[in-house]
Amino acid sequence: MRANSEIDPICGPGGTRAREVLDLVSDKWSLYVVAALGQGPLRFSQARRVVVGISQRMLTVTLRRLVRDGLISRTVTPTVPPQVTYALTETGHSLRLAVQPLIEWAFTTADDIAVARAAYDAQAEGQA
Amino acid sequence: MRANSEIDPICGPGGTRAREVLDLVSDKWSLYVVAALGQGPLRFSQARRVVVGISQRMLTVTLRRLVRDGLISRTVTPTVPPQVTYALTETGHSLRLAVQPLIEWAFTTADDIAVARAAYDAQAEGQA
DNA sequence: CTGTATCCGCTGCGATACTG
DNA sequence: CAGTATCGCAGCGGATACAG
Repeated sequence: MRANSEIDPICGPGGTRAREVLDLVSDKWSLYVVAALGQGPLRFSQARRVVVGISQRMLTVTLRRLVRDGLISRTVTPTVPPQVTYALTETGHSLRLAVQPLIEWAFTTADDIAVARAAYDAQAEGQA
Repeated sequence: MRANSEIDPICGPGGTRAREVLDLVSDKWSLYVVAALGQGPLRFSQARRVVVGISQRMLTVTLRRLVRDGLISRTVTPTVPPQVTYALTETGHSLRLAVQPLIEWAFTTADDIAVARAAYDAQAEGQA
């Protein structure tokens, strides 16, 4: 049963923080960076190549945010030239695991969604 | 633009479409709407109450996009006043299942992340 | 190599008002 | 009740230039 006063479990009491965390996922690049690091530690320039399409700025911003949230670690090797390595923390790894089903879903469902979109657009076109 | 087919599983060959699908998830509200509908069909005004904080405009936009992608169905009952009911399709339900681990992760990890953030900010403050 | 800083266009989104 | 239309601002994010 669902009363009018019932609230979304995601947004419910105690769920505010969870919501903030989910907002982290809603960042377009966060998931990609985490997925990229899931294969092993990466240096800045490597990550830039692996996460295709990301700008330097967004990589910096995304990495810092993930470090701040304790999802990835940042290790500086004081050599010349300097070398910075990013790696998933344990928490970050748990995120990767939690996200894995979603990734797979995206792959297996991509076709269906493309079809649905085409059908919808075609119909919309017809009655426009 | 993206001629580079790299190691990244998300962006790899054939992954372009999956990426578009994942972008769907990166919409802040989509997940919440799907989660809300996961408990059963909702009418427009109900959804608006359940998904706390969403504006009418964003609810409309989000719903339509989800309908377009075949994740939810839109059923109009021609009564007065008119009545529109939204429900998860089978595909939409599969998304909900795929997202479930992520939701749970968000809940269980929210505290850790809050702590990590506080620590990071405190340290940043110190060396500012 | 690994960033930081600035400018700035584009769009996401809320607020508001109106329709069927 | 269930939307659509329009305006306006804030912030994302790309391009570029500079620094350690």
